[in-house]
Amino acid sequence: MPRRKLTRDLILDAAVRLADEEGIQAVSMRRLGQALSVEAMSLYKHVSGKEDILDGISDLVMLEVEVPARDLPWRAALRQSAISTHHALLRHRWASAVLESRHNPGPARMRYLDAVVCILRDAGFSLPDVARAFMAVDSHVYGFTLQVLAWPFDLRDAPEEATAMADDTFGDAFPGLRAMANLAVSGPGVPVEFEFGLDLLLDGLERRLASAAVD
Amino acid sequence: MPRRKLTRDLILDAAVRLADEEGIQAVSMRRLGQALSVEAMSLYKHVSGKEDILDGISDLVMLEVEVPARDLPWRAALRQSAISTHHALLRHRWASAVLESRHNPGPARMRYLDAVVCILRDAGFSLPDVARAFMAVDSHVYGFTLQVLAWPFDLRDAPEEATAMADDTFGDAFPGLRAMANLAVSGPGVPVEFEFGLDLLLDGLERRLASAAVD
DNA sequence: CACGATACAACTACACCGTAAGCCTGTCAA
DNA sequence: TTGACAGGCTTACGGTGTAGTTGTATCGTG
Repeated sequence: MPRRKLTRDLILDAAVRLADEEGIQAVSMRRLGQALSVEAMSLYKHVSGKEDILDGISDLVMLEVEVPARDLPWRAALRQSAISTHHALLRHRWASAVLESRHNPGPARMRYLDAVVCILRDAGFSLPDVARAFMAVDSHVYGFTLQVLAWPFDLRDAPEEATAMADDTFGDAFPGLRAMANLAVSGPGVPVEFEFGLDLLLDGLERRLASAAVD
Repeated sequence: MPRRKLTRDLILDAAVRLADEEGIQAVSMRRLGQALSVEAMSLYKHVSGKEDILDGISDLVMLEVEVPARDLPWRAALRQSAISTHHALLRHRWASAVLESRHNPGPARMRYLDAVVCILRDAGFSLPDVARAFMAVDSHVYGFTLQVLAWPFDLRDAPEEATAMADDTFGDAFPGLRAMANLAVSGPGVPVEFEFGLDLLLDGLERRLASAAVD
């Protein structure tokens, strides 16, 4: 019987799988140990505690996002990496909430942040503008993803739920919301593309860069 | 000795105060009962459970944001209400995380959403564009606020912490981040204004509305 | 004023959580 | 063979949310 079974990586992988399948609230030390056929306390030999596990799985998710390519034009690089982050966060529905609760970024996130900063500096943005641009784009990534994940139903394939909501929840008291819900029903889904707000931001940044270059 | 002490409103007020003062993790049924000089289980006569309390206090926070004024131009109304939401979320540092974990919006949030939708429709946006615009702006509000709150130190008055971070945490491995941290030290604070990204979005929406009106 | 109805706080108990401390055992080098 | 030790196991403590039950203060009515 092999004794060397448990490693930190095995634990983190199991935690990610468990969170993906049953939600982040299912990731408890006992439940995790059970998934690894091990007692909860055994995990502590490889991991300093639950916080450590949360740090670890957040960073695993950040490892999935493509670091913006430095040879692309800044706009394309930023756009691609923002979309990549969005998709990674959608793949792991628990990740945005966990990431925002970590007060110190892990190595994968740092690598990503550093790459973005370098790209924007190379593009000609002033340092203060780099900070502003980064915050604006990243706010969109996290804010948009969180909102989409908070929706009570999947808008892609639940027109009947939207109908019910339009009629029941919104009475005549909320005409605007009712109209929106009906739109969701009529069309092929509410057109809330991630890229819409992203391109609004990138347009604005491009314009700002152009006008600053003139000075 | 008066018997009628507890009401739902009293409980929610106490919960908000407790969360403001000691953080959202301090809001447990026992701790909350203690704050109200009552046993934990007594709360269940006025509240259906902890989820109900979280719903309640989220909505109390949303009640603090100014509903966008319908007589203002759409841009000013949207800008004002976004800033108002940002400030409400900063006043209650726990609120953004709790709000994003609620799957069904409360009445105060509904009133707010409805007002935004009406304003955008009246301004001439198509229904799909109303959805897009709203998502973009709200994503910025929540995303930005969450990011600011997740920072490990208060950027307004902690240059020495930024220095330490610039030297220690970021070695030579992260030149971009190091530059950013040094910027934070040199200046009067990192210039990450909430309004920067917001105005980028509003500019883009204004332009889109203008070009659509031409058609 | 008296008394039954009712409302509501308190209590007990249960199943979970994270983790500190100590034990026990399989593995491997000497 | 023996000893050290890495690493999984057990127990225990103090916390969590809450279901179910019990006791009691207050109020409406006769």
